[in-house]
Amino acid sequence: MTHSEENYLKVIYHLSQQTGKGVSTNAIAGVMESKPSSVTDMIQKLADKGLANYVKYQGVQLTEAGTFAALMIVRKHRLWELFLVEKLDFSWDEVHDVAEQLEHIKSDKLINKLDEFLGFPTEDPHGDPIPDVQGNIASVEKKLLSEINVGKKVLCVGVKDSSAPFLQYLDKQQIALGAVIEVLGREDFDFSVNIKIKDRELTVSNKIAGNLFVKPV
Amino acid sequence: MTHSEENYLKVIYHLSQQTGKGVSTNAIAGVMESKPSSVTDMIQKLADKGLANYVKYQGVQLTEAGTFAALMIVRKHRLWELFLVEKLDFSWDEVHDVAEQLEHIKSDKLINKLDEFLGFPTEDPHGDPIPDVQGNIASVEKKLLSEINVGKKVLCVGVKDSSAPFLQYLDKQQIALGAVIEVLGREDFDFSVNIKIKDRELTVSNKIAGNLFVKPV
DNA sequence: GTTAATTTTTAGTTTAAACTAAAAATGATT
DNA sequence: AATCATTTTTAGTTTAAACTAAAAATTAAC
Repeated sequence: MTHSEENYLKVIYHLSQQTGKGVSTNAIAGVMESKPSSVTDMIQKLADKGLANYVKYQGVQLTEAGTFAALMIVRKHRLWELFLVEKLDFSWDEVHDVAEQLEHIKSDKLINKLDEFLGFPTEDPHGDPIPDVQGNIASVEKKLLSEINVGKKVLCVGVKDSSAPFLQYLDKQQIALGAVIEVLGREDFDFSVNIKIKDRELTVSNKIAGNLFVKPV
Repeated sequence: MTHSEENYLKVIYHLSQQTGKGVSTNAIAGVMESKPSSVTDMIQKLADKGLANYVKYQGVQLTEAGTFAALMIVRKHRLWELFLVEKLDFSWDEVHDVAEQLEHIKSDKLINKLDEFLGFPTEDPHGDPIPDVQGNIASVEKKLLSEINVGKKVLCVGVKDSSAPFLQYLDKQQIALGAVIEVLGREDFDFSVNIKIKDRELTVSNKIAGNLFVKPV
């Protein structure tokens, strides 16, 4: 399995956690900051390998084998993040890029020994559950954008208020499902939130942030 | 810098440690188990990047920048090997493949924190010196094949006896500079050594082994 | 229920890193 | 010094993963 295949599996896994149904080509391209045509190529390849079910124009879903593979990557990512924070004294905002690299190291022995070294933890530094060696994982609650700590990067996964005016607002601000939002800051005065989305910075009110479901990336 | 470029730098560094002069295309291809034409491609690329000096038909030498880059890869490799043995309870023969992957993780902070976590060690589990953050490294003594422990893999780097009969023997057995030799076993009776070289197994006498300089891979 | 907009796919191109096969340069032998 | 063997390079091919541009299918709008 290549690094690229693993990255796709992970992204499809995360996106399908929320939507439930098949994941769209565009959503994947959005998260991976790549082009839809590249995504089509790869999901066809994953389908050929039996890791995903794919019907043209109807998105992808991971097979059991694909889901397990994705869970093992999530497991590695989160164990490495915890290692970096607990043992090497990294701060929580520094771990992601390094863990993105470490998650691709291929060695069952390594990851299981690391798991043991860390005392078989169940949560990573961001509070996300760590899958065990069999792929069992505690279910995660989605959170509201208003509850996310400054500095964190999250995935936009749903809305609490699904009224037209709210959805139109999101549309206008180009805040879409599957978009990555980085929380840059929060005003003490009115709890409005300063965010970065697709390299644009903008401020949303506490009311907006309180109606947007997000999930750690 | 790509994984492949890093692998080439490391191999050229190790080979040039002994030969002193420019490293031959064939020697590199031998160690990397690839083809000379592939090597030519890559060393031209390294030369273009200012990491190596290369004159057609006369081998490569690393520049100062190339040597430093190579030392940083060796540093990472050896620190990870020590981590695996000391902290994760790996045995010495299990660490190499995993360290080969870990050495390519890009993060200065990571490797320096790991160095600190391990207590700024000066030697890896095989007794090889670990370069410090500035690229300083203690010089290594080359060893005789007769002194190498069973199971170890070494690089053929020189001869003690350079007489014609000995060199002819090495030639006939296809034992060349830059070849990788795995020590499979040693007879208690006459201390002859069973080795594996390029997927061939053969036995060499203690006298032969006592005249062949090798270096840990 | 057509037309328009969006999404997705297809077809063909690019880059990195390997390869094979053939040509060129070097070094060794007589 | 000329030939032969070896080493090295060149030229062209392959594969994976991205891309662009254009075509096709789906979804939305009127």
